Amino acid sequence: MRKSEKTREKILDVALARFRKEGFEGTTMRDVAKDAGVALGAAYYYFPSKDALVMAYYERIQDEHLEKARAAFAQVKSFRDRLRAAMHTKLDLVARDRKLLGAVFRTVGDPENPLSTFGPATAPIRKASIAVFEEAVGAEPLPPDMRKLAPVALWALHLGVLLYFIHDRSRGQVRTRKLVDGLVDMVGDAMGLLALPGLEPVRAQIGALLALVKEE
Amino acid sequence: MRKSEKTREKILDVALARFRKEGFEGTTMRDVAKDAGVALGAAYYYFPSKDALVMAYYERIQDEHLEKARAAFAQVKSFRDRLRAAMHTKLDLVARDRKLLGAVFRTVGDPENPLSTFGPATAPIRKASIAVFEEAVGAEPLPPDMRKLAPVALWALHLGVLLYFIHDRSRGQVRTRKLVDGLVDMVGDAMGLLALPGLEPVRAQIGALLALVKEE
DNA sequence: GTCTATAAAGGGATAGAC
DNA sequence: GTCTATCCCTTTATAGAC
Repeated sequence: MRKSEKTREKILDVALARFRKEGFEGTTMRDVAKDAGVALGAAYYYFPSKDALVMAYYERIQDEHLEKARAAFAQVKSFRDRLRAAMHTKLDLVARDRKLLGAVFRTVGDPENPLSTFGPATAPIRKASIAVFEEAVGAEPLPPDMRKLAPVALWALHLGVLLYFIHDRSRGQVRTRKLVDGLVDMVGDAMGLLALPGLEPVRAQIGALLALVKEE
Repeated sequence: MRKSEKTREKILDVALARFRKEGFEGTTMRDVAKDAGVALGAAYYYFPSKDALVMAYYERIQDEHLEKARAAFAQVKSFRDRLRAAMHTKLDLVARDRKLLGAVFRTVGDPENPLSTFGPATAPIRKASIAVFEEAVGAEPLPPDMRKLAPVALWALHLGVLLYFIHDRSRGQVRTRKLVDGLVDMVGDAMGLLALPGLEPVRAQIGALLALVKEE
């Protein structure tokens, strides 16, 4: 590992520690620089903005998620179980990061921001994030168009879960865990229902909708 | 109208004009004060923070939405048409405010922030916002528990639509309009399907889920 | 109660020296 | 790559005018 890489890691590590303890707003770049033992300018050399630190966090989480989810997928057989595992492993990963995670959503509504959650600059992270749900869908028998769209829909659902999670004040965020289990069953039921004969028009309708969302 | 109220309105008006043109980040409180012809302190006298200006905007929009939606509801008969009207009147209202609207979402992930979109301080606005969908549901025949929960679910859906709208770069945001029409049909279809006999367990499942979300 | 004028604390971001 | 100095902004505060 090159020295510059080490410095970068150090800055990110102390930043995340601060974010977890004091929250995003409660942490200053000056704090981060001081904790890392570098000058303010050095911190900005590695991370062009405070938001960039949050994105680096989310990138890191994403890599770990794909790994953990794959391990969990290997233990189960059904789509329902894989979806459940995908959601729960993610929650396990961010369990102690609720304050931090909130910062990821600060840019959802700002397309101008280069680091917007839905913007072009974050496309790679988003792609990796969606990949987990692609693997969860796996070889599930689905109409061909749904096969490409279902992962995006499930990823969007997972964003909603994270938002709920951030606001969930129940002990250990058990409510979010319950929500996940309920949602997984609902998705399973819905897929079963939609597979019923005679529902081609409804399926087509949903396919068109998802395609519209995905185009973007 | 008292003079103080006039000053407040003036400040809000010029602030919104700036936000629309330069975006939230691109506008400074100094700009706002100068445009309004008041001292910086006066701007803070009426609006304790820059965020407060955004919330005042959303409050204003909400009042207008209830009004416009009601007028539209009077023209139609079915639930589908009312839901469609609720969504489209909202989009009409914010049509030129995409930059501004994004700022409303800046706080979705921050429960600490007093002006968080889901926080206690914004409960009145949220309530008014949900009320529109209560009226859209109206006297629609529904299981009693669904009657209370459907409006919240539809309101959440509407937030998703707004998010899509903010990022929609199509001319006149026609894609969002299409999305709304598709969603309305999907919701209608789903409600029809769920009314089918033999689906009590599914209905109970969904009811439990929505209740979980609403508790919060 | 409504506002002006001014200052200053504190923080994000940047320029330019080394 | 790293640092210092600096800019500009939000927000708070204060003293006083009307």
